Amino acid sequence: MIRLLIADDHPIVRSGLRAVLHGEPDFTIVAEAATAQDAVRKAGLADVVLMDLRFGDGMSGARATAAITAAAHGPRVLVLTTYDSDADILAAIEAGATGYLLKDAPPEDLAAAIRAAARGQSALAPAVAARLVDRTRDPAAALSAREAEVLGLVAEGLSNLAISRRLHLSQATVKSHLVHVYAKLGVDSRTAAVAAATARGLISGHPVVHRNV
Amino acid sequence: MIRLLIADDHPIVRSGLRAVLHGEPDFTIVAEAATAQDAVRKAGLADVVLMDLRFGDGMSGARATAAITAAAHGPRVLVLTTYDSDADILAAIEAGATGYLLKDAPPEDLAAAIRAAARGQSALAPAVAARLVDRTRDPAAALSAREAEVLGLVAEGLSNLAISRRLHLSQATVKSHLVHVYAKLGVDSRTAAVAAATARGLISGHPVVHRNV
DNA sequence: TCCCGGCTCAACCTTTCGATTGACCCCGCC
DNA sequence: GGCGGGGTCAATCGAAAGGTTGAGCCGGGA
Repeated sequence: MIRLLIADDHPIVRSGLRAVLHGEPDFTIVAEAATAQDAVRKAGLADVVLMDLRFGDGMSGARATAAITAAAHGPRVLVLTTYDSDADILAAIEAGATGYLLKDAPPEDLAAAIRAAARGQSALAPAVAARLVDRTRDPAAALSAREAEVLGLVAEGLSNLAISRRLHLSQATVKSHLVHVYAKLGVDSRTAAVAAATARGLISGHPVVHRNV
Repeated sequence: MIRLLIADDHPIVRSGLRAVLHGEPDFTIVAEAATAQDAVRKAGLADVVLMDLRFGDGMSGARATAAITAAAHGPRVLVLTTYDSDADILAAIEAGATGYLLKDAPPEDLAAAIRAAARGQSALAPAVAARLVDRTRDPAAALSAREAEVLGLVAEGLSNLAISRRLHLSQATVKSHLVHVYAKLGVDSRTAAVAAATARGLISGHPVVHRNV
């Protein structure tokens, strides 16, 4: 019997998972969590945690995943989310997720992935797996950590001068990084780079919590 | 008895909605649709359509909504989505949606909104309603159609020259629009404008279907 | 060991962008 | 009819960004 924890902030999704998994005789849902913090708290109860990546409030699913997998003998974490952006995928895998499934997966795949995760086997959605092999096959297209950091600040609207100050660099260095970024992305301006990076999911295109001014 | 059509590309969400709505005696789910096209086809069967805005494939929920509400004596459309960005909200309302609910809404609210929609009454999630009143209270902050159009192209990485050609304008006009955009958003560069607009959901921050190069 | 790649910086030049001023047309509203 | 706002365009100027060349440092892999 595989004990499951459902961590998702949407009641409808939790209901859907309950309904979909109810028919499987070897699954038992031992707890649900509507926040990432709650998921970390209840993780000990389960063998496999079904983890969403984005929660309405502060803590991200990736951080919760890291907290859960850091513990010895902790449960496996199967990420189950809507998004297949590179930034999300990498964050989840680095956080120690055992598998990564998209919410549009058919129920059979979900059950299979849960059983695989329970055995400690990695289970990746085909789209996610494709992204990863692309990345490893052509590492040249991947931005270095520093380049991604600079690009992230560009995406926030900072000028080169502001970025240089933020990172304690000279403007020359910032420009240098950006030249490399442009070359790797095949663009020739900062806004085009941001657009390309957002489209490819290289930067975490979003969690800006917006208050309506 | 209110006849419902569930239009969502995620099997899990459809299961969740079925489960949540099953307990309501005055609801009957007459059909489900996994694509926007399918939703348009089956719309005639229902009194109220629960419509997601983003589908995996081409057609958007907003366009499907427009197609459905364009028909005489068509069903009401209650948008039920994850996103509360201005661009999504406006697109749905302009398309003729009767209500707009977020997927993190509690099931009671969902049932209430469906009954309201069936009666032809508008039902808006509090967060969505707040966005709308903010917009009407301070129309100065809202971008004009042309300004939003220009900003959208800026977000795609086009230069002023490229934008002027795309819209059959002079560069001077493009600059003029951008000056107004910057003033309204309180920024002073194109990338900052894109960041601000994305954060506030003024531009449709994304459905770029990306193939991994 | 040497070489490569990432990270850092400098100087210089060209292009683009942003800011300002001023102008005209058209439409809807008072 | 006047007035305001949106949309269009022009000219100018300074600032920022982009492109190029060149160079030094450091760490890891061949």
